[in-house]
Amino acid sequence: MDDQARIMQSLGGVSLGGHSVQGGMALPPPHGHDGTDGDGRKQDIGDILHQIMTITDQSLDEAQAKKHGLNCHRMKPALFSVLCEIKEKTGLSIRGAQEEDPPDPQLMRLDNMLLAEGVAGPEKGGGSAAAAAAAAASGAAGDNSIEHSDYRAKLTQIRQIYHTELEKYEQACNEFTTHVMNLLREQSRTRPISPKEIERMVGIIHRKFSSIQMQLKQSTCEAVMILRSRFLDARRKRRNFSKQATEILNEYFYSHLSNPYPSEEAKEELAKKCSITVSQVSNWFGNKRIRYKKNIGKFQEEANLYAAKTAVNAAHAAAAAVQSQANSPTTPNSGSSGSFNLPNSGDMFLSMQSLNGDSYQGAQVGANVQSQVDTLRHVISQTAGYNDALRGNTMYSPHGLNANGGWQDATTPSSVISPTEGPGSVHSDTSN
DNA sequence: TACCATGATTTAAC
DNA sequence: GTTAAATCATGGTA
Repeated sequence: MDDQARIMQSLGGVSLGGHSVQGGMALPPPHGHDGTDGDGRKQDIGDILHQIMTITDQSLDEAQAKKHGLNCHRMKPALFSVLCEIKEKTGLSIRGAQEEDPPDPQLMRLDNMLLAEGVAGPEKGGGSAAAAAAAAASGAAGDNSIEHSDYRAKLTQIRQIYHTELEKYEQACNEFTTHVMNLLREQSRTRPISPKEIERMVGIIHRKFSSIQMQLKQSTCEAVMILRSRFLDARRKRRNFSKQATEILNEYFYSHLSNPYPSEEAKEELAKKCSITVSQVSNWFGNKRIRYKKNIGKFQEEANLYAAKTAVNAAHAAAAAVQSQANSPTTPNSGSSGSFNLPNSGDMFLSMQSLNGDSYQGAQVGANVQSQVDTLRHVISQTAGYNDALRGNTMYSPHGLNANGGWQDATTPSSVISPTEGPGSVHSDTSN
């Protein structure tokens, strides 16, 4: 009622005399008057306004009847126009300034991000590009296929939820807008509501809904960020390799100590044997090389241990070969049964040299290792291949790290396919 | 909880 | 693209 009262007040200054009102509106002469009786016209309008003011105090039937009477009143259109104009010029003009809002930069950022992540916009594999980029950053795109597909699946889920919610919001917005428009149109028959105002109201509703939409976009972005960070964090998750895998890698490393650079084929073979990826093999060798070089002394015992292991394998291989020759003198040596057939690789002799008490890259060999050596010598001396093997030692020069900290034999193959290497053996890198 | 071992990542050089 | 080197981050253990 306050609004109405204000309008009434403002209308107090409106003179309908001379068929003109504030704002230059021309009105027809009121019914029953000849257009010269100004007091009479004022009284007429006052009556109408009074009726409007008191309409809510009456019963519904009375009010309906009154409403109908007012609607049919010949002054109604003119009064309605005046009220609309005044309303336009007062309250709404203040709000008018806010109408032409520039696009919200935050909303634009959110939109761009959702588009980049493949959540918004046309479906293109559920953000596989983003996942692929993340996977590529790990240096093992192919190895992350499980995480990759998991990421995609989760992103697709987010995308679906986002679109469902967006649809709901749009539907709700349209429904509400239509409802309000109908209501306002209906009310515009009794209240001073211009089409412009209805339009404005629709704009307000849309703005309200778009703020809800922004919240949806924001939470979707957050969900994507969380998913992304989890996915990326997962790449850093570390599991120690199995003991067996570490042994296999160490065996290869120490048996190729002069040139511990496995070829692609060797890496693949090692990866298969260790149930790890080729990238992990590369990582492992990279770490091993640098850590070995940094602290040879620390790794000496380990080196000796694996050298001893290798020697035992050699002994077994040699014994098997002798046995085989004894059984079938015409059969050539067909190779050892060891997994990598490492025993005859050149580095074994390097290891043996050190085990024999010679300097091994400056490190000292412990007494326990010496006893191992004695045992091994005994074992090996019982094989026919031992002397040949030792004679073969002349083929090798000292390997390992040079004065510059590089691997001495890093540019040449550390080993060649030995006579004992079988078809399943792993060859060392020949490209370095 | 501190410390060490170790797998993964990053950066720069080649 | 591979590697060395540095660094990060986590797992395992005393």
